[in-house]
Amino acid sequence: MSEHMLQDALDTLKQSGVRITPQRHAILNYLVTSEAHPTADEIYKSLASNFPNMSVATVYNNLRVFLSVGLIKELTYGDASSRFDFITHDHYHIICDSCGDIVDFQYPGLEEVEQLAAHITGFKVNSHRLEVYGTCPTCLATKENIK
Amino acid sequence: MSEHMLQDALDTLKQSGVRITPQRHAILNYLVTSEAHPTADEIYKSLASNFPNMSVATVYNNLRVFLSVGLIKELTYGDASSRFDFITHDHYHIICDSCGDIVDFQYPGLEEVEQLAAHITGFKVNSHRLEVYGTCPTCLATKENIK
DNA sequence: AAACTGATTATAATGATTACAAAGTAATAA
DNA sequence: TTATTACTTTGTAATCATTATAATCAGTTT
Repeated sequence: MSEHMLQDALDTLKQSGVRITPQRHAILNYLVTSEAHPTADEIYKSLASNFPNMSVATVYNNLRVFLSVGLIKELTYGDASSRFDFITHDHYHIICDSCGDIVDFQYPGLEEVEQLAAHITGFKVNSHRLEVYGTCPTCLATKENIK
Repeated sequence: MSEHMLQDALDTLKQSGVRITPQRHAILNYLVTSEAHPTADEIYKSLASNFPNMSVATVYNNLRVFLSVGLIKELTYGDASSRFDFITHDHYHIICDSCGDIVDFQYPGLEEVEQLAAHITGFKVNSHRLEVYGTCPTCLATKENIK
């Protein structure tokens, strides 16, 4: 399952004329198999055992490559560092205000909003970003226990 | 009009037990009257003539105060610095990929999405964030001229 | 094999944001 | 009014993510 996704991603890279290095393979693989939404540093640290000589710059460079090819998405928040998400199906994120956990959920695309925005503002719309914030079940439970 | 909004904001601060200093007054006023969505540094520079001794830290400190009281919103993107937006009515932003310009537009709240997300994930939902990306009319015109 | 292009590495630089300590200012109590 | 207290601002140093740069390396093409 995830092997197929990885293979697809590698094919996309090849078609875009991007050389597939061991580092790129490893970073992509990490993004595909990771359930979480890792930061550049998390990726760097996780691969350190297999690639002791890999530089942080390599991680950033390649994340930018993957971004430009459209394989991954960058998630930004005010405080922390950017997180990166391998793009599979169209899905959105819900983020816990309390512990920062990010969970995926599906929702039919919001073309309606895009169209309205285009109409009102005169922009040519490319994409949109939607995130929901709240408290995750775990934190909810903890809070109740404290009370 | 904007004076009324400023007054409301000052009242809210008072009710929250936050002292109203000249610096806070000025920063709030700048946020209310500004059509744009300024960065902390822009606010700092714009007020430098009236407050030659004001520290950047003061701007950041007070933006955090305003955030916690719920008077303003923080907008974050991958590359640049955070931008801050005085909260008036519920509105969303459309951002130009090419020049970074941010334009407001109204849209009925997406409670539907929030409810669905809550149902699927078990989160207690607080809020959401929606942004649309595209190319603004000005940049569109420029591109066509270049072609 | 030589030359070329692109990738990685190591490290320095940048830039936004935060932390911290000292000094200032308003509010409150004695 | 004076003393005390709590909150603010200021200035500067520190932090941390990200980017730039130059040197080295690897794969590909001629």
